[in-house]
Amino acid sequence: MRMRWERELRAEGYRMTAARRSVLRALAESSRPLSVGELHELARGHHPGLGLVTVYRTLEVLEQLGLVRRIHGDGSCHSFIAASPGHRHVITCQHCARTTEFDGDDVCLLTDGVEKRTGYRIRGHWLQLTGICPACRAAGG
Amino acid sequence: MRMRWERELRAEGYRMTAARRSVLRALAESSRPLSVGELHELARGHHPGLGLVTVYRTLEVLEQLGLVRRIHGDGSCHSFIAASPGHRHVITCQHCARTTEFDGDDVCLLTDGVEKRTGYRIRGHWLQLTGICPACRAAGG
DNA sequence: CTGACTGCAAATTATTTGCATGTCT
DNA sequence: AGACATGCAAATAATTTGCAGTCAG
Repeated sequence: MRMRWERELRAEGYRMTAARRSVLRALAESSRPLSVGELHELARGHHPGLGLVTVYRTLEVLEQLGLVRRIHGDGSCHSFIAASPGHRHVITCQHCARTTEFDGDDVCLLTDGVEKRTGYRIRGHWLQLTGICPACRAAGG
Repeated sequence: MRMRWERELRAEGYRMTAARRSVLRALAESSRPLSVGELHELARGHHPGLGLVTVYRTLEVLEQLGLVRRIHGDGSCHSFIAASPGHRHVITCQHCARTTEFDGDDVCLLTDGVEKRTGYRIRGHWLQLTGICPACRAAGG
């Protein structure tokens, strides 16, 4: 994953710096969405001098390139998680926050009906699920 | 709609004040999601002395009671629109921001499949569509 | 070398809290 | 009357910007 990111960043003319690498690494290592602050904290573990501002700027680039996905929580939409390529959606565990991607192709089943009923031409969608992940279910969720 | 809101607020022990009425009215009159600032601006038209803080506090109450829905835009999730009762979703026009609710019952079609594929037990979902509304389509969207 | 990147401090913006006063019921 | 609600000002939190020094390519 980090390899792919590095390739894509370079392809767009961005440079690979120690700071960026630390952010990428922290993202790659997390299985749950991270707030900007958390990400800063974690990435600091790999690159102590890292500034908060750089995290903001790195996220901006990554989001632009679609390498990172913004996750909408209850009241906030300020958490990020690594994104794999293609159009996919995520499901987040209510207990442990583990977040998994799934294919979203069959959203069309829905949108077709909604187009007819509302008269809108549908151009995009945002779908996010919450639930209990397999591990937490086993543990008695 | 304002009638229903007033009833529900009273039922929960909240009082009807001029300030609240102005916020409710502004929400009721808008067909597109409003940011806190916009809402303040508009509600001021009905109640000039209205303070921004009161808008925040009113929204908090309304959201709690499910009378208002938080809309997630591109980078922000800080816009609000009146919500009708029941579990519904919204579709927003990319041109004029007009926002319409639609029934979300058939989301189950999706979630069933995802449960099987991911192993998660699905407990909740959050779906938002974007597109072109009938009026904008007619105008050549 | 050179331009992109970084980190700091400061500026800006968004949101929350404390409190004296006003006003629904 | 009494509790809840309001608005102001001040406190916090979140995000952006300006800039001089640093580093990747």
